[in-house]
Parts: sequence; structure tokens; C-alpha cells
Amino acid sequence: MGKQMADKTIREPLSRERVLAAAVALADAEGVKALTMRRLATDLGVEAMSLYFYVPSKEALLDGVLGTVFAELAAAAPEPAEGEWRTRLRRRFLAARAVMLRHPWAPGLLTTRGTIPPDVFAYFDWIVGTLLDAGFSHHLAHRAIHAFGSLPFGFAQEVFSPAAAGGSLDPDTAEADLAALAEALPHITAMVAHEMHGAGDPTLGWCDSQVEFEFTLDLLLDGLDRLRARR
Amino acid sequence: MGKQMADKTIREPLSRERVLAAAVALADAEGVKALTMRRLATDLGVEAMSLYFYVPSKEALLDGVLGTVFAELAAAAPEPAEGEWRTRLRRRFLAARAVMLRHPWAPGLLTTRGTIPPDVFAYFDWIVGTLLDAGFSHHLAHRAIHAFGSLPFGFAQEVFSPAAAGGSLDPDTAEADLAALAEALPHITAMVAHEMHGAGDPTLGWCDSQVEFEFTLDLLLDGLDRLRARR
DNA sequence: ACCTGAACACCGTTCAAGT
DNA sequence: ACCTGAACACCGTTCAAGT
Repeated sequence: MGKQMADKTIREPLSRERVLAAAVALADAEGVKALTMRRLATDLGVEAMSLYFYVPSKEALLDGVLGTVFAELAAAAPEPAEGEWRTRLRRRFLAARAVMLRHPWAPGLLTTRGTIPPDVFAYFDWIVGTLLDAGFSHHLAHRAIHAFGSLPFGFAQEVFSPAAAGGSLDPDTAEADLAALAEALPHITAMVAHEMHGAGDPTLGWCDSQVEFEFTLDLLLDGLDRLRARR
Repeated sequence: MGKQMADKTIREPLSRERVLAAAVALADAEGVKALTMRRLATDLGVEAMSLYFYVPSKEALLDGVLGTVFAELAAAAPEPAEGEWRTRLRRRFLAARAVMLRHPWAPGLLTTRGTIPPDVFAYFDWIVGTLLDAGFSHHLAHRAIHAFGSLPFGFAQEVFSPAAAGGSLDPDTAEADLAALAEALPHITAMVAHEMHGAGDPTLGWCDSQVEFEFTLDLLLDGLDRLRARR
């Protein structure tokens, strides 16, 4: 996929933007682990050391990559500025989620690197402003920011994804494995059984992360709204 | 700190447990980035290749490291099995937080690696069981698990930590910088100003993450309790 | 069974050199 | 100004060899 980029028929001049865009594309296609200076260079039809002309180091490259993702996030939210505060926040968080789904590696990279892209501050300032407009005290707005966690970025750090859970079930021993699983984890097994309405394989597809994202978001918004009204 | 470990005066035989314990200690002391096969080996007073006798690969080493952290988490929660469901969950989540504070690198490692330590499943089964006992439907228990996010592990993925925010303020230009900041981020600046009761430097210490962790946790527990009662 | 030494492929990065 | 080649220090890992 990135191979055609090495095509030198035209070879327009490199630029920081092109480097970062290629880096994002590479991470999207093959994961952030494949994003290496040498590999990125060959994708761009250039030698590895040329990249250092546009990026001081790999760490800076990663920061730049995160920066472009959040620029994308800012661009994806045209901000109608109309409607209730809850729907405004909701709309924007869901827009962020759409962006993150295109860059599944971004959350992990964000938590790994300590740095925060500059656009994020403006984003949070908008969130705080929206809360204050809605009658939140500064104190409650502060609490709300923390409570939101990573929801403003469109991802809930759910560690218990079904993909990571029962990913490797040997078809031969699956039945015995499931029986052992039911014994070791009775409550989870019962819960999964209840939640699987309709036919579907047991390991995948019983979680609709979109629905659950919105549930969590609404749960928090409801709770905050209740605290806001109570004073 | 790990240097003394290279002392070969006694040199009791290596073992998988010792290797993993040394790896955790190294990550605690110098971060997960310093945890390299070669460095870990010298800490243990041994050659790098010897580690492969106890661990098949570095990826497996990292998984093992996560495993020991979560074993620690399981051991830290003696589970009195008494009290209301909310206090039981609260107690356990806060115990998890105490463990994670000792291993600040663990959350990032957990999200980076796709794998989930086996102990985690039993842990979540206990959570689900506690919810079901309290009268939660299977459906709501499922939603709750997702809503909790990474709170059961004792960390909220708060991206907006003040440390990462204003970490590098040049003392010479701090005043001008703060003025520019106030213009660019008016709402956040106002919020910080309101939240800083008492004297303290502007960049640090205005967030008490313990308090905010508990606030978020209670907010979720309250919301879930309300949904539970409503049927 | 447990540990080592040399070697391989792959990193990020420096530096002098090309155009 | 932009790009390259060779080189350095550092990875994870293999493999034959030591005890």
C-alpha cells in the first residue's frame, strides 16, 4: 500500500507535512510498530537520513504524528455552537471517536508519550467554556474534565475488549475450553450468554462499542447535569 | 539501585520469578524504556542470552511483567465480602490504584500490548458477580463493565495531567507566557485561577488525582445505582 | 540443565561528503 | 538547500559451543 509512494516518476519535494502524512498512513496501514525511520524513508522514496532534515528526531516525529491526528480531530468538528451543552459535547466527542477509529494506534501512542499536542489545549478550553456557559461552577467543570477521562478523544480505555479476551480458541478443544471457562468465570459466562441475543460466534461481536461508548458518555453527562442543577 | 543485584557473592540460581521481579524493579526505577534484555541481564549478573532460558522472548517478558503486577493487585485485595456492593467495588478499585501508583508504567504497557493477564479475567468475574448480587441485570452489568473503563485497574486515562501541560515554563518569560496562555485559553486559565485556593505554583499541584479518581468513581457508581433501582 | 561468545539483522543517529 | 553513504552504538535473537 505504501509501496507505490516510492514511485519516483514525479517526486515532488519533501516537506514536513508530507513526512508526517506518510507516517500517519504507514501507522494506519501496518501499525505504529512498523513506523520506523528507515521504513518511512523508503515509503517516501528517500534515504533514512533525509528525514532528519524535516524532523529533528524520531520522538519529534511521533509528536508530529499525534499533532496531525489532533488537527484532523479539530477539523472534523465544525462546531455549530447551537443546542444544549450536552448535545454539543456529545456531538464533538463522537466526532473525535470517528477520527480515532481511523487511527486505532493513536490512543496508545498518546498514553505512551507524555507529550500533549498543542491543539488539545484549545480543545479542552472549548469544553470548559461550554460547561461554564451551561452554568457549571469552575470547580465542577474541573471535576468534569477529569471525569471525562479520554472520552473527549473518542476512546474509552476499555481493557476488556472481547477481541483480546477469547481471541485464540482452538476449534478442536473449543467445547472443553468453554466448559472450563464457564467454571472458572461463572458470572462472566452467564453475562455473555444473556447478552448474545441471536446467533453469533461466542468470542466476537457481542459488544457494540459504539453503543457502549454512548452509554458511558450519557451516564457521565447525566450525573454531571444532576450535580450542576443541585445548587 | 539495581546495580547491587549484579553482586555475585551468593548468586542464587535464576528463575522465571526472579527474572520477572527484577524486570518490575527495573521498570519501577528507570521506566519501561530502560527495560531491555541486555540491561536486565546485567542487573541479574548474567549474560543477556541466559534470560531466554526462562522467557521465550521479550514480548513474553513484558506479558509476564504485567502478570506479576496484576498478581500483586489480586493479593492486595483481601476481599472482606461484606458491605454494600458500592463500597466493595470502591474498596477494590482503590486498592488497585495503590498498586498502580507503585508501577506508573503499567497502564501504558497494558494499553500498548494487546494481551490481558489471566488474573484479570477472574477479577472481572468478581466484579460482575458483585453487580449481579446487587440486583443488576446481566445487561446493565455488561454496560457497567464498559463504563468503568480502566477504573478497576486503578487508573483513569486522564490525558490532561498538569505535569504534561505546563511542564516547561521558562522562568524568564513565565509572566509573558502566562499572559499569552490566558488569552489563548481563557476558560482554562479562569478555572485554574478559581481552583488554586491557597498559595502554590501555577503549574503543579492544583489537581489532587486521588480526590478526582474517587469523584469519577462515585459519579459512575451513583449513575449505575440509579439505573439499577429504576426497574 | 544452565550459561556463554560470537554473530546476524535491525534500530536511531552522527558526520563528512556530495550536488 | 537538500540529500546521501559509511559508520557507530544499541537493540532482540539464533546458534553452536562450553560446563
